[in-house]
Amino acid sequence: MELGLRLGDAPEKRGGGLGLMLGMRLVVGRGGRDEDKERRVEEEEEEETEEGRGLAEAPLQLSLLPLLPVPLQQPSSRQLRLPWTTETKKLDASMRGFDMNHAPSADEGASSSSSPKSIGSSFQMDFSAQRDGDEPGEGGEATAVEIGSLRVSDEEENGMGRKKLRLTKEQSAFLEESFKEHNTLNPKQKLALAKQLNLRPRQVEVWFQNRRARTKLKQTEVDCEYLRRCCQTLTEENRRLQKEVAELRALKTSRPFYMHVPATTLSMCPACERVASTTTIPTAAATPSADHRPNSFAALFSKPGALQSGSRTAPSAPRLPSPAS
DNA sequence: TGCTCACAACCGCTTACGTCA
DNA sequence: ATTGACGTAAGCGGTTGTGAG
Repeated sequence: MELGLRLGDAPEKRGGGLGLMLGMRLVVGRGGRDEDKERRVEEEEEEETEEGRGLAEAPLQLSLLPLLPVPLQQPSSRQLRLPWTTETKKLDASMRGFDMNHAPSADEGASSSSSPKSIGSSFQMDFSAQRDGDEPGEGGEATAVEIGSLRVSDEEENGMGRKKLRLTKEQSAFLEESFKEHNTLNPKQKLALAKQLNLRPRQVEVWFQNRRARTKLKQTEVDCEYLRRCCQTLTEENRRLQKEVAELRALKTSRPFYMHVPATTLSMCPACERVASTTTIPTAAATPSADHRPNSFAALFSKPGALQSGSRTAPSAPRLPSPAS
């Protein structure tokens, strides 16, 4: 049995005003490893917030690049910014339903649609969960909160059930932008993001983990496709070479004339470093041999744009032995 | 200096749930 | 209305790196 404090999940207004809206709930359970971590982080977060409103009012100064612009599609789009950047941005706010952590309220319309004075804090408002009767001291009866299309009871929230909480498109887009900047987060970034999006740090962490997994999966698919095509091309190449070998063998058995070619007429092919005859050889031997094509394997793997896709800068091309060896 | 332990961060696999055709 | 496929948030166990004793 373990007691722990959780912040952020059932937000309450702290410090008043627009600023930080952190929730607090009591967790009674076995407290898994990750939850331990989360709790520690969140306790740390609480310390930070207690001591002078750390992150919310003094955005982290981390050396991250400015954000790429995202097309604005809805007039109601909210202005978002990464906690560690100064550049604001607007993201699509169309979205199915609403913020899962955000029950629409009268204030919200005002804060999100107008009032340019509070760009930084309006985001906090927008992603703040405003849940009915969820504040401490409001009775404590099992209330339910509207989470997008999903309705989750307090009981479920406290770990009694496993309700899936889908992130809103706004949250996902914001996380996505963050991921573009850095695909891993340090604790401060995690906290800042969590605060910004009004998510638990653990949720941010999980999102990044899953996102990395998705990236990796996609890259694996790309690599697979790349290797498949390489295999295909090599198979064809091999078939051609086998055919040439067969033809040359046939030629050799029928007319082993080149055995009598004077040594002075032989020269080294610079491409494959094999001895080649300068004598005009009729039929098959006269055709440009694959051996004398300038490094066909290298050409294969250096084909411009060959299977180069995805987010990776360069595909992990297999190192093949040189054809000369 | 090497060893052990605790801890944090991450990953891979999996489950559970929401969405959509 | 039902169902199966798919996407994804989250849980869990294992691995690895690091610092303290």
